[in-house]
Amino acid sequence: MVNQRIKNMEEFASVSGLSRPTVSKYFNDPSSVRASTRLKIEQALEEFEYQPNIYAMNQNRKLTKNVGIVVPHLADPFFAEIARTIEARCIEAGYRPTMFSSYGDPAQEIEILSLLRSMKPAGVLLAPLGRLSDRSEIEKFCRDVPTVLFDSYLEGIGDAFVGSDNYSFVNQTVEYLTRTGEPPLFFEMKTPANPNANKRRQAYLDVMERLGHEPHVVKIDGEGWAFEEIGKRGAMAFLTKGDWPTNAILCSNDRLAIGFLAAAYELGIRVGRTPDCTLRLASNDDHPFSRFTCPSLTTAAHDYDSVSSASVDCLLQLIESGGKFSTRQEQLFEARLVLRNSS
Amino acid sequence: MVNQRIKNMEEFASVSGLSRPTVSKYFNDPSSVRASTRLKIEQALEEFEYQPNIYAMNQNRKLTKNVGIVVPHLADPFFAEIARTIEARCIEAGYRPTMFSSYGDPAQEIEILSLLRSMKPAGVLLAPLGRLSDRSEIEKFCRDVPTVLFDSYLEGIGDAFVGSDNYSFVNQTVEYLTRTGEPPLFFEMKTPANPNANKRRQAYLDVMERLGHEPHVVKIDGEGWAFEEIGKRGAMAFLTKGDWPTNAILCSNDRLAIGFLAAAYELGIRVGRTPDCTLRLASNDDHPFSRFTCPSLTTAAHDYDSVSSASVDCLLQLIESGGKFSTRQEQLFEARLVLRNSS
DNA sequence: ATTAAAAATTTACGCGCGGTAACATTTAAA
DNA sequence: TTTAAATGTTACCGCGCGTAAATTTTTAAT
Repeated sequence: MVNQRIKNMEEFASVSGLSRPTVSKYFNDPSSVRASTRLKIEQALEEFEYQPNIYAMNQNRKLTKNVGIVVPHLADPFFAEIARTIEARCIEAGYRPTMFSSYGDPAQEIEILSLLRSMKPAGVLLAPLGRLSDRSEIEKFCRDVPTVLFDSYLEGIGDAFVGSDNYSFVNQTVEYLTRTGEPPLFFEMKTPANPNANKRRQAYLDVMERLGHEPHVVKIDGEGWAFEEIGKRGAMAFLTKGDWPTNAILCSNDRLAIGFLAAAYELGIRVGRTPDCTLRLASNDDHPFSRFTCPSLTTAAHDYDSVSSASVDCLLQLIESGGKFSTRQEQLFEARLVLRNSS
Repeated sequence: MVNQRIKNMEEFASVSGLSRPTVSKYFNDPSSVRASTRLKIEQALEEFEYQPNIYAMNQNRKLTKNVGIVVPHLADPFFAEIARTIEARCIEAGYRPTMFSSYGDPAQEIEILSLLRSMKPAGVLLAPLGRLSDRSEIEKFCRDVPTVLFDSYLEGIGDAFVGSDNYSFVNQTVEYLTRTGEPPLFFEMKTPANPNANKRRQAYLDVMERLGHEPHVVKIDGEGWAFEEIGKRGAMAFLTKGDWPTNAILCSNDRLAIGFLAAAYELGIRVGRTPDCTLRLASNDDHPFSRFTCPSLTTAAHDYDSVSSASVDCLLQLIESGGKFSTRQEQLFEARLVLRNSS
C-alpha cells in the first residue's frame, strides 16, 4: 500500500494531511505557506511521487510561468550561445523557458508567435529576423504579450530593447586597425537581413570620416543564413580581382570573416599581423568559432553575459510592471576588443 | 460588433453555426468532418480570431500531440542541425515538437526528462549525453514514455535506436588515407562522453588489423564539450613533441579536427594533400564548419536527412503501435566520404 | 489574559475542453 | 423512393487545477 500512485493534487493533499488549495499555493510559491506546512508537503513529496499537471495548472491562470525565447537561427552558434545563457537565467528566476528558432524563415517566425500566443506566456524574449520580419505581425504580438526585443533592433516595436552598441564595435576595430596599419575597408553582404549590419556600416562610415580617411565598402552578393559560404564566395571574387584599396579588412560579422579566411587560405594569401602577411582582417561578434580560425580572428566581442542578464532582468521587470513600461526602454552594451592573430 | 473576442470553443462553434463537439472534431482532425462543415469552420476562422486553449486541450487527452526532442548540446552545430531537421519532420507529421538541450550536464538531462514526463508527450526523440547519462533514470523514463534514442547508443535502453554506422565511417576514412598514402593514427579524447567515440576507436583498430597495419591511438586530455579547445591543446602537445609514427591523422570527430588544424596552423605545419604538406588529416561527422576550415576538412559525413527522417518515422510507428515494439529496433546509416583539401 | 490584526487554510465555484451515448439529420447507394 | 451509412447535435460528466471569499489559526500588541 506504500507509494501508491498519486493521481492528482487532491490525493496528494490528502496524504500530506492538508487541503488541496494549500498544496496548490505551495506549488505556486513554496514561501507562501507556513514552515510547518511546507515541511509536511516536502515530506510527503519524498514519500510519494507527484507533480502537478502542467496543463491543468496553466489553463486558468491569468499568467503562466512560461517564457518564450525566439531567435532567428539556432544553428548559428552565436544565437545558440546567447539562447543558452538566457535560458539558464530564466530558470534561475523560476520561469519555464521554451526555445524557438525561425531558422531564417519569416513565415515560421509568425507561426512561432502564434504558437507563443496560445501558450499565454508571462513574457517573451524575441530576437527577430530583422529586415525579413513581418513588422505589423510582430507589432500586434507585442501589443498583446510583454516582449523584450534583443539583438536585432526594430524601430519602436516591443516594450524594451537590449542589444549591443554597434558603434562601439566598429569604432574599436577601425581604430585598432588604423592605429596599427592602414585604415580598413568594410566587407559586408549587399542586403543583410540583420539590422545590426546596417548600423555597423553606418558606424564604419562615421568613424572613417572622423579619422579623416576615405571609406571603402565592399558589398557582396548572397541571401540567406549561409554567411560563411557567402563570405567565401565574395572573398574569392574580391581577392582574385586584385587592386585592393587597402590591406586591412573589417568584416561586418565573424561568419563572413570565417568564409573570407577560408577563401584567402585556398588562394594562398596569408592573413595576419606578421610581416609575411599581405592582408589583415578583423571582425565583429566573437563567434564561438573565431578563436579556431586560421589565423585566429581579431574581433569585437559581444558581452554575452551582460546582454543575456540584462534581457532577462528587463523582462522580469516588465512582467512585474504588469506587462507595460511607461516608456520604451533601450539598453546597449559596448564591445570588448579581442586581439588575436588575424590583425 | 464585428470580430468580437472569441473566448472559447462554445462561442466559436456558435458563430460558425455548428455544435461544439463538431468543432472539436475538426481541430483534432480536419478530415474527420464533412467538406461543407470544414468550409464553414474555415470561413469562421478567417473572420474570427480563435485558437483552442492548448492547456485545456491536453489536460484530459490520453495522448497529446507533443513530441520532445532532447540533444546533449544545442550550441554544437552538429546537434543544432540535426535537431532542426527532426523538428521540421515532426511538424510535417502534425506533431508539436519542443526542443531541449542538457548542455552537457547530466543533472539537467534528468530535469528535462522530468519536465517531459509532465508534458505527457506522445513520444520523445532522445540523444543522450552518453557516458555521463544517468542510465537508470533514462531507463525508467523510457519505460513510461515511448522513446526513440538517436545518435548516442545506450545498450538496451529505449524502444528503438537510430544512428550512424561508426564502422562505416572509420572504414572509409582509414581505407582512403591508406590507399592514398600512409595509414593513419587515431586522434581522440582520453575519456569521451559520447559512445560513438568508443565505437570509432574500436572500428579503427579492427580496420587497421584487417589491412595489416599497426594501429596508433593518441589519447588527449580534456573533459567537457569544448572539443575544439581540447583538440587544439592536444594537437599542440602532439605536434611539438614530434616523432610521429605516421603523417596521416584520423580524428575521432570534426570538432577535434578543427582544433587540430588551428594548432597546426599556429605551428606553421602545413596540412593537406599537396606535396608541400607534412601532414594529412581526416575526420568524421561533416560538421557544418568543416568546409570552412583551413584546409577544408576531408570527413565521413552523416546522412543527416536519413537519420532525421528515420528517427521521426520510427517514433511515429512507435506511437501508432501504442508505445511499444515487440522487439527493440535498431537502424544504422552509412557514412558518405567527403573529399576536401585536408587529405 | 484579551483582543485585534495578520497569516494561513478551507469552502465553493468555475475554467475550457475531451469524451460518450442517444438521438436527429443529411448523404449516398440500392 | 426506400434504406442504410455517415455525419452532426444534444446532453451530460469528468479532468486537475486556480482563485475569490469565508473561515480558522497564529501572531503581536495591549
